[in-house]
Amino acid sequence: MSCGERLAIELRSKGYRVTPQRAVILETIAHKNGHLCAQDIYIDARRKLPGLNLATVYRTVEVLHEAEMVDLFNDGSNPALFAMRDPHHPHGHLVCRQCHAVFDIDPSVIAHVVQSVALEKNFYVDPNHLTLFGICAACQDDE
Amino acid sequence: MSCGERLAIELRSKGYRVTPQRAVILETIAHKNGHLCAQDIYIDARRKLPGLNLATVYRTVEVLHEAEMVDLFNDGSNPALFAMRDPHHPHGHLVCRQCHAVFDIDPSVIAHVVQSVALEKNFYVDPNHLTLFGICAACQDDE
DNA sequence: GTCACTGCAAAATCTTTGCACCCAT
DNA sequence: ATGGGTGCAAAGATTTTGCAGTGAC
Repeated sequence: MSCGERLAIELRSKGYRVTPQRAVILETIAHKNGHLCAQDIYIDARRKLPGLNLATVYRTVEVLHEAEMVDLFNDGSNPALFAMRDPHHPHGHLVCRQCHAVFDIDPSVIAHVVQSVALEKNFYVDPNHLTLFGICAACQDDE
Repeated sequence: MSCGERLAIELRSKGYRVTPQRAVILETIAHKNGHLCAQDIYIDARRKLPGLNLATVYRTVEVLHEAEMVDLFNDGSNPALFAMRDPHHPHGHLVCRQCHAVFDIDPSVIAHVVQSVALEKNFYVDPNHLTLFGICAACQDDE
């Protein structure tokens, strides 16, 4: 069974209809490890499904996010970005405000943040694609 | 000396020109403790400076952000929000993805995050208006 | 067969830009 | 006086919505 089929089955098992559009968009997001905006998904998915509409991409990612299969976030400027959620390997981003480079945050640091906020405020911080802004090492040296 | 004058002087001391528009916008953001979008600032500042243009608001907040006097961030959906930076009392936000309520993060938790990321990645996390997303206590109980 | 989903087109929302004039320095 | 700042208008970018037809279940 292919990766795309598995995802489609997961989506159906959560009570959502699986249309060709949803299957292709899901596969597109899953296939790219990176983080895509609606346009990126649209351009890529259209190659497999030429009639696809951009509005459908927006409606689909909203559904996939509701189904907790896709995370949506942004890197400090539009457009919004989308990526597969990987519950077994949550990760976070450090975005440099100067050079806009993106680095990964160590899972242990994320776990600690999640835990301390939970203890203090009883607020569950979503560890998936948690994003922090600041200045990277290289840009710090430049000043 | 009023608060607005002090801010204007600070802006000038950083090498930026202080125009009536900039002074009024600065005062507007400083006066409201909350977090405003460009429209909010525009509507409010226009009462003191009727000819003010929305494009000027956008250009001004960009300048004020460059001058490190105003933070810009978003609450997970557009539009972008702006708020005065208070270097002596950095604070963060917890935004509930379900009910969209916003809670404050304790400065000690922020300090810890800043420190652990600095140690691990040599990346300086900006402690001002650091924003995390998740599910608040009330919404957790609802499920 | 039913009802959710889609394509299309249009609009709504948010933000940026070019240009001529103005004003803080 | 000069160069940066502003208003205006227009465009650009992103996202949402109404509606009629289609297809997953």
